[in-house]
Amino acid sequence: MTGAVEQGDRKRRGRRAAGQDTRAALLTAARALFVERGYEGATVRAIAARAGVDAAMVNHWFGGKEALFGEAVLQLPVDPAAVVERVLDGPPERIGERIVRTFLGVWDDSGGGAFAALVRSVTAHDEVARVLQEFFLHTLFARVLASLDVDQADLRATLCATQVVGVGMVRYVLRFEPLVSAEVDTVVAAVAPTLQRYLLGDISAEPG
Amino acid sequence: MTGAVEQGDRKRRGRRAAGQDTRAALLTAARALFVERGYEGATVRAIAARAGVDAAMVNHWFGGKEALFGEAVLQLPVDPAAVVERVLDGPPERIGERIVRTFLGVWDDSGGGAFAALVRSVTAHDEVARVLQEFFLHTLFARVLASLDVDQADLRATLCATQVVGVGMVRYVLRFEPLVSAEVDTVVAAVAPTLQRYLLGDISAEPG
DNA sequence: ACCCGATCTCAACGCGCGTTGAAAACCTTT
DNA sequence: AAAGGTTTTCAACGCGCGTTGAGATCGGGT
Repeated sequence: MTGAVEQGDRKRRGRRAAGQDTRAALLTAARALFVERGYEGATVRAIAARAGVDAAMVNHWFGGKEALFGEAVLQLPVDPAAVVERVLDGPPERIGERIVRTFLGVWDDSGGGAFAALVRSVTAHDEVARVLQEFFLHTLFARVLASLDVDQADLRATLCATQVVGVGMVRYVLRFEPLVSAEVDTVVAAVAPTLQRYLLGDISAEPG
Repeated sequence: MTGAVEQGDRKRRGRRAAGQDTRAALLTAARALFVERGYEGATVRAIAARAGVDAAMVNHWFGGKEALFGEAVLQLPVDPAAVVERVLDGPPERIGERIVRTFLGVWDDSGGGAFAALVRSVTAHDEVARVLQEFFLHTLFARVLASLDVDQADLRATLCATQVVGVGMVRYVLRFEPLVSAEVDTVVAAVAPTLQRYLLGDISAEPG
């Protein structure tokens, strides 16, 4: 019975017990580490360690780090349909406020780390900027603007992007006070009118 | 004469001719590469190659990459005094316009590469964010706001930062159209009123 | 004119990265 | 129960990184 005792915690070689979805575990670990450290900072070894498997599994299941990144990043932490619905649900004259509240609601939760990592990924990896543009402009603001029926929709969308992205940069990445500690209501009061004007107001040279 | 011909282009060992300021050459090369590729992308070998010297010179003159970075980055590519003067030179009711024009004037020149690299450096190196905050808020906007005499100056400064940084992100890093190709006047017309309000207008909850 | 220190190249070190191939352990099929 | 394919760990490779020490070369002080 006792015979030669198995070294219990020593990782045995070969196939593990069934029911362990290594692929999914790697994807989860990769998303978390990409968010924490960005593309270059999230090493294959660290991802595999967090997933509790060997680094070679990344190549076995995805073919390489690049491909794993491709699969992991494209699953954004927000549900586009829900966001659009939340933004459009209410009177048009307060849509700016709802955008700011939704934006802060999504990113404040992670303490800003998620947004910072997204920015890090954008600068390290050109493809991410394309994906973001697709999502931000075409998926989100295109629908919002379609329901508002204004001219220069594309320009208005990018202007909204400047203000929203800017708030994210200063609040989550640069961490300039007092905006980091500012209440949501304070930010809303200041920024919402800007979005309101970009979406529905006059954005051309003001007459006299 | 012909004897043993010296291999002319082969780098000779030992001390070079006098008058070659290796330290300054390294600093210049480092600034250029940090701007082009960010902190992690600017390798010691590449910096030394651009300066035309060996990589070991970085350690000899600065003690390491980190210290070289510290000296190189603190010399920003803009002259604070000139910027402040240019922004303040004119009527207060058009200060928003002057800020946007100055900002685009500084960064449009490099085709956006310099701004993108700055962002890359910020996300790769926490210290840069601190330096930027010092420069942006305390050196620039503190003086601007001091001359305007308004309440909540710190909050107003960070709000301006959100809009200005946001324009830079969308125009230079994310490259969302149509803002990338937009004329300066178009951007000014849309964004200047926002800065005008952040600096001099009402940023609290609007009365009903 | 000599020497000593400052300056510079070269070769190599150790590290961590992404990746690869072989061998071990497990599961499924027959 | 034997066979065969799938999953997994392990060991090692090649690369580029920042850094180091030895030695060659030049310049300035005496």
